[in-house]
Amino acid sequence: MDYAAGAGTGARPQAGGAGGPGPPGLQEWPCGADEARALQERSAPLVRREAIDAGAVSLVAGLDVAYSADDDRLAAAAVVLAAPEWEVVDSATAVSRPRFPYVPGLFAFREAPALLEAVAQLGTRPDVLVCDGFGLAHPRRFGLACHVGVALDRPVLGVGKTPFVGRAEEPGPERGAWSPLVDGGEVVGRCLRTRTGVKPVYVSVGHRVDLASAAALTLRLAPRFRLPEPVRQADRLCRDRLAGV
DNA sequence: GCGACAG
DNA sequence: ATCTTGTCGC
Repeated sequence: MDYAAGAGTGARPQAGGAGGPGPPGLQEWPCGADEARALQERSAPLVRREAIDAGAVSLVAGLDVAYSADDDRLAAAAVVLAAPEWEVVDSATAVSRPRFPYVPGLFAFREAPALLEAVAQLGTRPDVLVCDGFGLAHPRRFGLACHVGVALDRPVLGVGKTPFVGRAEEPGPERGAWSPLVDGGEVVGRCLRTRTGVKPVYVSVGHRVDLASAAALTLRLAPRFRLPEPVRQADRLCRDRLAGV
């Protein structure tokens, strides 16, 4: 589960595991922004779109990260929910320090290591994982959800709260209404209304799902609130973890 | 060149 | 992301 295609092009493999410079399972780790962007460009072709039956999905993990206000700690959470009521059946957290500065477009290098660490600690194997962020709706078509999906080689989708790249027309006011998110002439995601009369969310493919499946599942995961339930639960858990709760 | 820019 | 409580509306 390399991040990059063509390992052996000169980048030096890093030791994974807790305390290591890179996240578990990564063969390469960028030293700077330019190297990180190059890594994303090389990795983008690894993303696969696969149709899944959103109605048949029974275990979904939500992933999110929270940052400490007073020190440089960061907490990642992975929470697994079960259909049809989406009750929490498993969860794990990982606390660490950011291994990369925040740069729009390079978000994954900050959050993915801790998220993968949390996922690795789960005692459950979710059918699909949902990231708080984007997948293909990214300048280089390799956002956080793609990083996580390719690293795990599991179905992952991203749900963002604000648009990052692309443009979408305002969807109809009803829950379920949507419009394509278009960037550079291609559809990179979907603007989806999960609650009638409430600001829409932005869904995109991370890995091993297709856009229609990702949107259908997102709608099913958000029967009552704007954000999918797994993401809400993960958001709450990582925040509590930092607060010492 | 300038502004915008996931969390 | 985080600094930040209550309040208005459905």
